[in-house]
Amino acid sequence: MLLVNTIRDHFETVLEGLQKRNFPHAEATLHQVLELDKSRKETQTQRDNLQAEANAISKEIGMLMREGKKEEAEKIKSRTSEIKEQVKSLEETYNNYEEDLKQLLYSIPNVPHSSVPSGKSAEDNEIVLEYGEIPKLPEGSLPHWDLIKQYDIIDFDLGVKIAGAGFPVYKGRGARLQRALINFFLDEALKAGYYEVQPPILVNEESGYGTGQLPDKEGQMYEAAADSLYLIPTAEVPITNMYRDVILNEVDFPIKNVGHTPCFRREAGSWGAHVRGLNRLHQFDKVEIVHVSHPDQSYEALEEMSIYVQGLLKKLELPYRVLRLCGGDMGFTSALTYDMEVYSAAQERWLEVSSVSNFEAYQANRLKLRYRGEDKKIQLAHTLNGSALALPRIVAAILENNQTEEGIRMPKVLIPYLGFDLL
RNA sequence: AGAGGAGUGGCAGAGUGGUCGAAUGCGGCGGUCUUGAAAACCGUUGUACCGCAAGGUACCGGGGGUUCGAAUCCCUCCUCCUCUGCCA
Repeated sequence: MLLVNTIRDHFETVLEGLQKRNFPHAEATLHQVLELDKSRKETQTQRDNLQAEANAISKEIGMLMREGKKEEAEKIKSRTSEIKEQVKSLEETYNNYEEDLKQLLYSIPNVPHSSVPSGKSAEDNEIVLEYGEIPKLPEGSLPHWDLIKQYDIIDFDLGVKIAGAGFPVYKGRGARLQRALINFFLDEALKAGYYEVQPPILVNEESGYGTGQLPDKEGQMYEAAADSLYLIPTAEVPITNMYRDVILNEVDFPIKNVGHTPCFRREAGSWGAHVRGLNRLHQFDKVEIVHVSHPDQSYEALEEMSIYVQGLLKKLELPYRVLRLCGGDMGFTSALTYDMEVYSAAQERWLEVSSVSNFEAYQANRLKLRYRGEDKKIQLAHTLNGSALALPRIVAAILENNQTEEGIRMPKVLIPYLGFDLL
C-alpha cells in the first residue's frame, strides 16, 4: 500500500498516477486518507498524554505503598479510574481511525511509473519490441490442443476425472518436456546469479496480504479453509513473504531468488473461446524470479529481469514481443510491468508467458520489508518479480511453432534435458 | 494426534506484580593505547508511532483479561523442544 507521507508530500503526482489507472474518485479518496491520518494523529496525542498521566500516578502509588502510606495511595487511585475510562474510549477511537485508514489504503492501487502509458485495456499497451520471425506452418498444421491428443502427451479428460477442468495430466514425453523446461529454467537462473529456493505452496492469510493478493483478489485463490491457508497463485507470494518483517543491510542487495512451484488459480469467470487447451489452467508450473532491491536500483533490476527473460525466449527459439502495460491493464500492486508474449503460430495470436514488474515500495510497505542504509536510516526496500517462465503457454508455442512433417522439433537447448529431439 | 516443558533485545541468558525497554555475557559500532594488529580499557548499540523540540506512548511469541500498576497473574491461539502414537 501507499505511504500516507507519499500521498501528502506528492499529492499531485499520486493523483495523476491514479487517474492514469482510471481509479475512480481518486481525489476524494486521497483527501479522505489525509483526513483520517490527521484524526488518527490527534487522537494519539490525546491518548498518549492521558496515558502518561496515568503512568505517573501509578508510579506515585507505587512509591507511597513502599513508604507505607496506604491511605494516601488509596486516595489517588480514584483519580485514575476516570483517566482509564477516557483512555479506553480514545483507544477505541484510535483503533477505528487506524483500521479505516488501513482499509482505505488497501483499496488504492500503486502509482504507475511515469513511463506507463495511459489507457483502459490491453489494446492500449505499448509494444516495446518484437523479436524473431513468425514461422510459416505447413499445410494441415494444428493448434496445440489437437497436437497433444495426436501425440498423447497431455490428457485433459484424465485430469477432469481426477480433479476437474483445467487440471491436465502430462504423460510420457509430455511429462518429460515439463521436467526439461523446469530444469532448463532453473539452471539458466543459477547461471545468471539467482539463489534457488523451494517455498511452501500453501500460505497463510498474512502472506496473502503481504504481497497484495488479499484483500484484492481473494476469489482467485483456492482456499484450504479448515486450516486458513491459501494455495499460491504464484511463487511470488511465498518467496516475497520470506522478507516480511525483515530489516536488511544495504550490503545484502541485490537479492535475486528463483523458485519453481506449481501455481493454482480459480480463474473464476474468465473462461471463454480464447482459453482453450493450455492457454488457461487451474494448475500450472512456473519458475519465478524475485528481486529485493535498493530503491535507487530497482529500475535497473527491472531491465535486467526483462533482458534475462528475453534471453530465455531467444534460447527457446520462440518469436516474442515485449509490452509495456498501460495504466488500465497493469496489476493492482505494480508500478511498471513488462509482459512478454510469444507468438503461437497455429492459434495466430500472442500468448503472455511472462510478466515482469517493479512494485517499488508498495509491497514492501505492507511487508515491512526495510533496509538500513549507510547513514543508519531505515527505509523501505523495493520488490520485483517476474515469470521465468510459465510453462503451459511455452509448451503450446513450442508444439505449434515447431510442427513439421516428421514430428515436432524440440528446441536445441532442451535436447540435453529431454534425451530426444523430435516428438 | 495425546502427555509434559518452553517462547525475553543480533545471539546467549537473568528477571514471578511497582524504581524494567529490561541485568550480565558474546557479537556490532566508535574511541584510548600501538608503527600496525591483538589484548586490555572507556563509550555506544531494538522497533514503531506522536511531537519543531524537550519529551511522550506502545511493544518481553500473537490476541484478550485481572490490577491504580503486568515481561511477571489468568484465558486463548500460535510456534518450538521431549516422550508416546502415526506416517512419506
